[in-house]
Amino acid sequence: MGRGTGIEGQMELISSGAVELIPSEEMRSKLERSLATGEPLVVKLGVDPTRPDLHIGHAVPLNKLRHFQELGHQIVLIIGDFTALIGDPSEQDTTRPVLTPEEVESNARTYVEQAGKIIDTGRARLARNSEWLAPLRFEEILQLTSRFTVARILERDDFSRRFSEEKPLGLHEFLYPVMQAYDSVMLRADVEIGGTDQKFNLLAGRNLQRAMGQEPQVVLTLPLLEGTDGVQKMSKSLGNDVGLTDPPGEMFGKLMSIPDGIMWKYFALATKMAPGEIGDLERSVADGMNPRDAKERLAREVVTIYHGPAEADRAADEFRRIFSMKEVPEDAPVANLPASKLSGGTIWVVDLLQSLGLAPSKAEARRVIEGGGVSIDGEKVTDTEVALDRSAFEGKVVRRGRKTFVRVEIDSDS
RNA sequence: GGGGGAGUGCCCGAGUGGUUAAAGGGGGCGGACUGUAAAUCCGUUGGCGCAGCCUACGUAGGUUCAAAUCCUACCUCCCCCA
Repeated sequence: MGRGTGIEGQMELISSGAVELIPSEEMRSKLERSLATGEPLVVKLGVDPTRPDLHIGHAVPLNKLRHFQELGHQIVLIIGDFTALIGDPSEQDTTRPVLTPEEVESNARTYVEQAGKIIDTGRARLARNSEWLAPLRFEEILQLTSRFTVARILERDDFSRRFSEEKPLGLHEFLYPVMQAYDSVMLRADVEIGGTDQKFNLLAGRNLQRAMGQEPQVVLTLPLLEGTDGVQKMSKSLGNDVGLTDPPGEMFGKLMSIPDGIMWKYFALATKMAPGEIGDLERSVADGMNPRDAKERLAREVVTIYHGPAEADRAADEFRRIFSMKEVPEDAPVANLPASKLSGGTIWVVDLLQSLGLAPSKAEARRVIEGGGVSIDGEKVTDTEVALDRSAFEGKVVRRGRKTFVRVEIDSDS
């Protein structure tokens, strides 16, 4: 690809997977101008460095950023370090600890590192919004805020909802859209990308730019990716996420477990495949191809992004062996059992499961055994009372349920 | 500032003195079936080496042989009035 791509081609790639492009005519005219002058567009994505655990949902806007990069435009990743130090209003969770600058720093590094697997961070511009937000004087803040009206701010869905529900709504929270908008002004952004939940903030950027005499940015919103349950928004706390740093096997497995119906959304938002290619695959499935095979392709594509093709192949093979042929996995994660847990060279099964982290409590361990969910090297454990000799499990694979297994090593120290 | 209502297990929600670790549903977990999909069915769902004991119905006290259920104070949320 590159700068040679025509306007229509650019528009097609840019709008693929997007929910809204506001307004698309402006997108087109900006592209035309860029093509004529050779001046790349400035495309902005703001990221929130408040959490270290990134998942493939966070990667969705990065993929869109990559499209712009492929088209030769200047992409900018804004690390919202200033914002993070204060807290984000769209996160309505209960009190959460205020992050220290060190934590924000470390999260930001993680983010950029992970982002590097999707975009070319070498060619991207990285900036922190504390650069221009921290030095603002109160007087300047007043000037900025005077560009917004309360009525307008209250248009934001979650604000108006919280207001009408009489939930607390801090005055400072009104300033987040302002800050984000100011980022766009400082960058003279042509385009800003974000999830549909960011629409208001993105539009605030347009308004502030216009108020300050700049050409307003185009706003591009992307769908929020549901988690592996296919229903709720992906999030670590709901346990339905596919983490960017998940080991290949786990990542592969999680992707194979998503409902068929949501597979195409994953293809569009979480892989680097071209829209046309995805369409072909979807037609094949409609014509009778086993959806399972399409999903395997999905899992491979995603694992390849984060771990490379060799690991993706390995994960696919392992997956087939374990789940299709029901063999004992080869590369099960190792769990250490402290030797002190053994008495007379044996250990109670229930205790073993708990010690290996396969059950949070002894009661749970019993239940799972009674339910027929535990096996050692493929042999089902049925008795909850047996004391096992170390030879019965040392170096072997203990499995709990279909998806969880560990290889036992006995840890001699202590 | 005044008046009224509500806080139950991961979530929703029954329960108004004992037989309640607490109905029912959702979700989770385990099993069957399968493609680690969907749908369906079955089991299970506080902890403890567990025929027993401990913890639990907003928080802290109190009444009682006995409390999620009654009383007091406090906290939080909701509704009406100012």
